[in-house]
Amino acid sequence: MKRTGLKDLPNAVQGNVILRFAPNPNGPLTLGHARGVTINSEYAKNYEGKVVLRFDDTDSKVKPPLKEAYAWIEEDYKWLTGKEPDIIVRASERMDIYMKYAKKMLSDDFGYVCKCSAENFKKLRDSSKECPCRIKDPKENLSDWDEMNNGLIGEGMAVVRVKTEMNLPNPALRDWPALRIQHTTHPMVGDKYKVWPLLDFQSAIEDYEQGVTHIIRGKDLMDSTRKQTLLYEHFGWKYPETLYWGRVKIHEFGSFSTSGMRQEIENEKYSGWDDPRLPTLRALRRRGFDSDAMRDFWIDLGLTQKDISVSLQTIESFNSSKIDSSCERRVFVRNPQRIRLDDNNTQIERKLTLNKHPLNEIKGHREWDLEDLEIYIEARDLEHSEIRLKDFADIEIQDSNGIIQSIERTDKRQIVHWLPKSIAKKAILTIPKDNEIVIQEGMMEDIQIIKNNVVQLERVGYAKIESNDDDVIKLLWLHG
RNA sequence: GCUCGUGUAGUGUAGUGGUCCAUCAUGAAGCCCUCUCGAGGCUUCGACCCGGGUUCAAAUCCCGGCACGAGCACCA
Repeated sequence: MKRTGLKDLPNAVQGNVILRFAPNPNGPLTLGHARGVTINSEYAKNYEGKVVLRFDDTDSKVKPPLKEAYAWIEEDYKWLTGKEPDIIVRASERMDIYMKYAKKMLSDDFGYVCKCSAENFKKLRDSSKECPCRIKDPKENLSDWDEMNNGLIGEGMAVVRVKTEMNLPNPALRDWPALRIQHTTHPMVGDKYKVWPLLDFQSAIEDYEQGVTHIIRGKDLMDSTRKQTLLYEHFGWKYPETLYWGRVKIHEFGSFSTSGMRQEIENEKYSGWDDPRLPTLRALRRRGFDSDAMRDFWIDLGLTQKDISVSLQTIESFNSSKIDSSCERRVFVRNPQRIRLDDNNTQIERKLTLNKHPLNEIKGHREWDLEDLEIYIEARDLEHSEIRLKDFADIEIQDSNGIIQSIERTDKRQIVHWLPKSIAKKAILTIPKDNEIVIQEGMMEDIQIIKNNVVQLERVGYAKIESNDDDVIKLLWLHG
């Protein structure tokens, strides 16, 4: 029996589930983040629980937060889930809480201020030896703590460590660092703090404060779980249920990073965060991807620890099935070739009425005027000498003339899309392809061209109407 | 090197000892229908990493190997 949707969460009580999604606000959300947003919000929905959107902005040096990114992320979250997060917290605004627990850690003697250099400590740690700072009493540690906070100790000169065991089998867990000194200015709170918590500490404390019941995170954070569990034991807290997902790679986008994109945008390699070549949610939204389709895709992948590599095609397939019934049809002729129709003494209608959608899922029609018998056809369709103009007539091509053979369909010849010159308007289709932009010029039927609508260009694919000015329609490629 | 994790068709995914000569989606090939290369319908292709063991019975449990990935940052 095929299960639909996500697996059950372990030890979850209906109505009492709290999850969290914790991005670094150094850029807008990407396709990768979409998995986290979708999985967490979907579980929250299933269990009538809550999602905490938490900004992990405790590093202003290596991954400096971007002031605008907070709002972008909230916007992206809302687009994808259709609702606001239940709770929003910014780590940088909750520093006093983390400081309080850090101090408690020192006064209760399960943490200490370590002044060893990183290299030195690593050496000791790798040979399971305690560092000399470890034996200091709480009083001395608290006075060192004050010096750290007063700025008397420079960056890199001291950290606060959590006491674990130096003979733990996994070296990564031995007396791990919880807070360090950063004198850089934080974009949101300025120079208020000299000491900042590291992710493992901040996240652990905040999960406790928010009453998080289930953590779903990348499996690269498995050691974080173990470190944080040791911290929780010191505090006497129970660690949340934790689930993991593996790494996801989308073929078409290769590997990318938010900071890398930020750099490329500054270098003007990309036009902005919504450049259609980028894997950001705003770029995909701009192109016309449907948020429900995107959620369906991630839910279908589910929650597994396998590292996977999927094709954009799969997402596109989910998207097509979501949007097809609501996309009106329009004709876009690429490399247009002008053909003059010869009525060949047959009686032809000079007005055509076409459905907006072949199955009439969208009511309404398009009226085509064929008065002057001049039409456009794609160059490549001229390779056949006998073709059928879709919804109109069988013709035979002779030079640049199209001789009408029959109004009724008489055989299985190729059906092509075409366009009366009288209703044709110049159009430009922008296609993101292999990290480049390809421009395809053509003629499009100038009927009800509404900005921001996604239409299906018959025999071409789906595209978003980005603008419709006096002389040209601008289209942005979605997918085939 | 140490620690941890994962291995089911091309790509994803279901399956937790028999109901599995293994599910569904996507993909590819082909057919039908529709006056789109779209939608719908149908057919075909195609997988349990390897080797042992436990058991009447293993994709499912155990052990070993192999492969891949991650962590071992005063990043998140």
